[in-house]
Amino acid sequence: MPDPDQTYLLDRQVGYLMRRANQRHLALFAQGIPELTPTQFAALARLCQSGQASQNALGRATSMDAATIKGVIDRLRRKGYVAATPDPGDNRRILLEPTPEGRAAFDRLAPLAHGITAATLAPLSPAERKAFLDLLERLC
Amino acid sequence: MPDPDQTYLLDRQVGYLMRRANQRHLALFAQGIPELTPTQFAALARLCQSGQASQNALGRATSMDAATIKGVIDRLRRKGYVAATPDPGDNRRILLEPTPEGRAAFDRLAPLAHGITAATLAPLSPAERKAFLDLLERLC
DNA sequence: CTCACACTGTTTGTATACGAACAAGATCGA
DNA sequence: TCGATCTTGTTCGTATACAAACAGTGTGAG
Repeated sequence: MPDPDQTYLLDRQVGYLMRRANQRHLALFAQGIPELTPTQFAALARLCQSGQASQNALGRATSMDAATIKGVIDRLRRKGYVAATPDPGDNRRILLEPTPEGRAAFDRLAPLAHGITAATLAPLSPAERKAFLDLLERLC
Repeated sequence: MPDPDQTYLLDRQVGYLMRRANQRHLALFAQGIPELTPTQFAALARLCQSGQASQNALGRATSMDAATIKGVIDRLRRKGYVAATPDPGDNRRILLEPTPEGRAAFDRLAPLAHGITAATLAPLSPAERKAFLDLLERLC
């Protein structure tokens, strides 16, 4: 009889559980906000709340590497939510700013995003939700 | 002064935190087990523990849709860890089985995978780790 | 027995995600 | 001022992930 502590239990591994919990969250998000992905919404939210940022700086502020943030911003620009202008003080940089449509979209969607977070955490009691977020925050 | 409960706080949204915690986990996994991705390892683990499965069934058992599991299995076959034979009882199906190399790799890597789970949860106390996994499990 | 339906694996298109390499621009020490 | 070094944005390659469409196969109700 093998030691149960040594048996590999896929269903109790953090990585596997996080992947599945995230799948559920992504489905809820896509259902609640079909026009933007969670990643795009995160970038838009940060930009609306910080006002202005270079592309790579926004990437760092939202945990996306340079290659990833590029695609995300390309799509937000194509949707007309983000405007880009060259930085007069640094010719390498692109200054990003939300357009009025981008700000309006964020204001309209933020309550929905709150609802999606609530729906994701719905299986937990209010106290458990706070405990879970606190623990999760420490794993970043 | 805006109601702080209505303000959108990106850093307290489950989706954003799960994405970041998962990034940290993926980095730990890639460092500890460079030869396989977490997804590939999950598929191999399930196959080693179930013995045999069709491609789509294995996908369902590991929460991957048909398109995703195909690529994962293609790569595991290319590495020589999984063998595929046509199912004699159903001409649509492909029967998958771990190769001896696949079993050996799983036996060798399972302890490392355990260590990666431990490293991911390292910021938490033992009691917090169990609490976190229990809560996370309920969000799938 | 048939035929509608379900299921299998495949392909295409889109969207993260990251490593690696690159050119152009900025910066700072010697 | 010059040059090593860093930063910025870009591109390429690889790997999940999922929706949608597809052809081939199996199955069960009538």
